[in-house]
Amino acid sequence: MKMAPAHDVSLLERMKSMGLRLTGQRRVLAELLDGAADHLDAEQVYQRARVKDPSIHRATVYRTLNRLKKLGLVDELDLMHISGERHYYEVRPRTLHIHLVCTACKGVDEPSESFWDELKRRVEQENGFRPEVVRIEMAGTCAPCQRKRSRPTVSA
Amino acid sequence: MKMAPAHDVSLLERMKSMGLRLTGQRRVLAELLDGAADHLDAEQVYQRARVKDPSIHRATVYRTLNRLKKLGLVDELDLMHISGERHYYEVRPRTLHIHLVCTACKGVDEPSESFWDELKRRVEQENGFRPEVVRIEMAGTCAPCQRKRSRPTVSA
DNA sequence: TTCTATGCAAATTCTTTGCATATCT
DNA sequence: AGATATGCAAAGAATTTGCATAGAA
Repeated sequence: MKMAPAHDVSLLERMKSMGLRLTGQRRVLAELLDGAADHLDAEQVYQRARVKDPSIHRATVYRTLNRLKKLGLVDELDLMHISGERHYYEVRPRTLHIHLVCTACKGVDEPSESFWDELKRRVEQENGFRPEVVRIEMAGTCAPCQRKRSRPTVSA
Repeated sequence: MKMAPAHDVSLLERMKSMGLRLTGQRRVLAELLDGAADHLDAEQVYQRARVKDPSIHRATVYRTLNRLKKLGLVDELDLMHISGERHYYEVRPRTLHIHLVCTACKGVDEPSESFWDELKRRVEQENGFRPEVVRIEMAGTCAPCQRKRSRPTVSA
């Protein structure tokens, strides 16, 4: 359930190289997003940021996330609205990755995936579409939950 | 840019068979969603429904969409927030389909895709995850926009 | 210094909810 | 009849914006 580091270059570095002004708040947010072990929604980002910088404001979080989103440094996900109605943010991964959202336990797994090249090539050939970002979300049942279900239910 | 009919059975039929009460409003909404040539957000659904039944209320649209969503008859999409911040609805397709969202023209295409079986099998084998719904969204540049870009720009 | 980001608070936008009435089965 | 859906209006969330000030380049 962990996430691979999205990049060898830190988000902060990437922000810098894109000419973004590196304020204290942005440093906090960048570090936080880069190191997040799971997907965070705006409110969670705000709450975590507040620990490091109590003066940070929600509006700043929203403005920064939007900025990073527009620059393509961060993606906004809905995870198929299976684990809730919220929107989650993650540092844009260097390559395709797949989200496996379990409808039972709401867990999100991210297996490594080697399909990327072929999928991309095919879409390019067959549809003339040149993909830059790919998101695959699959909802279903993860292995542990499958086992739980097949076992006779212990009623509470 | 058209969408293939999602099912041989109409959405209305499916609602009926799931024991949903078929009110006038729901008939309007079902027909509308089933026949939509593109992805609609809640407000668009409401506006179109209003043409057929001026008395229909926004709250009913939201309640119905939520109902259908929970029953798995309809999916809520964000299309990677590339064509806007809104949430779009579509009748759940019988099989995998891919959304190709062009970052230039904001158009959404849906090519047919034969990858489904293999992708599903691999995720099942390699991750023990049993997929029930798959969503693939690719952002990039569609063929016409690629041509436009490679052509010398005519400045306005 | 100059330009941009931030905090704050108010304003928007989107969505949900309580309740009385209407409607479906 | 009995259960559920609807309209309406008001409440709630989530997100954005104007403005004066603080801070980065």
